[in-house]
Amino acid sequence: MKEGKATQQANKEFTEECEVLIGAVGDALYAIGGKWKLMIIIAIARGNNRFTELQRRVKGISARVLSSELKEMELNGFIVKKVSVGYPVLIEYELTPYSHTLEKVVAALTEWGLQHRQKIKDELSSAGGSPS
Amino acid sequence: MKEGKATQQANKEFTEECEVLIGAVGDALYAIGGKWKLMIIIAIARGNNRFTELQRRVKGISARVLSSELKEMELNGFIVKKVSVGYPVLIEYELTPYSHTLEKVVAALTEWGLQHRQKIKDELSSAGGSPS
DNA sequence: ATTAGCTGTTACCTAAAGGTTAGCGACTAA
DNA sequence: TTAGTCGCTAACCTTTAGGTAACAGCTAAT
Repeated sequence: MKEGKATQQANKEFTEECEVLIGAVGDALYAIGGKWKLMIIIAIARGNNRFTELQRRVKGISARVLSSELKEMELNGFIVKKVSVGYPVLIEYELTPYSHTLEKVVAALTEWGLQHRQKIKDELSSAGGSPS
Repeated sequence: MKEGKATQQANKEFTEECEVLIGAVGDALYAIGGKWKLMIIIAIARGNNRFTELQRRVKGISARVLSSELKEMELNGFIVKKVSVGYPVLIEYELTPYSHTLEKVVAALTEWGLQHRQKIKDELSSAGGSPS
C-alpha cells in the first residue's frame, strides 16, 4: 500500500485532471445535450433555415419541441432569428459564429454514430441474420 | 424560383447527406447520450475501476443510477465487469476496446466544454461583475 | 368559399430519467 | 460491541423531456 511522495503527487494530479475533464463534459452536455439540439444545428448548417423546413428535416420533432428548442438555443447564443419584414414576413434561423465552435464535436459524433450504426447492423445480421 | 437540373440534383444530394448526418448523431446520442455515460467512461479511463471509486469521482451520481448505467454499458459492450475471486472479492470495471473508439468524441466534447465554461464565466463577470 | 401552407402557441398528458432513503450480507478495524 | 467499507438492490417519488391535439392569424391557391 505504500506509495512514494512522487507517486502520490502524480496520483493527485491525475485525479484532479480527471475531475476537470468530467466537469467539462458535464458542462458540454448541459449546454448541447438532449435529443435535438445538435440535429437542429446540423440542419441549419445544411441550409434549412425556416421553421417548417426544420420540422421536415429533423425527423420526429414536433412543432412544440422545435419551437422551444429554437428559443433556448437563441437565448444561449447558438442561433439568431432573422425576421425579414418583406412580404410575406420571412423568418429564418441562422447559426452564430459560436455554434461553429461545435464543428469538431459534431464531426466526431457523426463519425462515431456512422460506425456505431454499422457495428449494430453487423451484429444483427451475424446474430439473427438467418435464423433456422 | 427556377432551378436548373444540376442545381436540383445538388440540392437533393445535400439534403440526403444532411439526413444521414442527422441520423448518425441521433444514433450516437441514443447510445451515449444522457447525463452520465461519458463521465463514467472518463473516470474508468483515468483508473477509477471500482464502484465506490466511481461514485466518488463522478460527482452527484447515486448508487442506483451508477449501478444501472454500468449494467447498460456492459450490455452495450462499452465496459466489462471483472470479478476477482481473491480475498476480499474484488470487482473492477474496465473499458473495452470499443469504448476507446469514443476517444475523439470525448476529446472534442471536453475541449468544447472547457472553452464553453470559460465563455460563460467571462459573460457573467462582464455582465454582473460589479453591479452598482 | 374552402383549403392548404407558414409559424408558431397553448393546454394537457405520458414516459423516462434520475434522486432519496433504506437496507442487505460479508467483511474489518477500534 | 459498535461503527464503517464495499457493492450493490428495492421501493418510492420528483423532475423534466417530450408527445398530441387544437387553434391562431396570415396569405395563396383552387
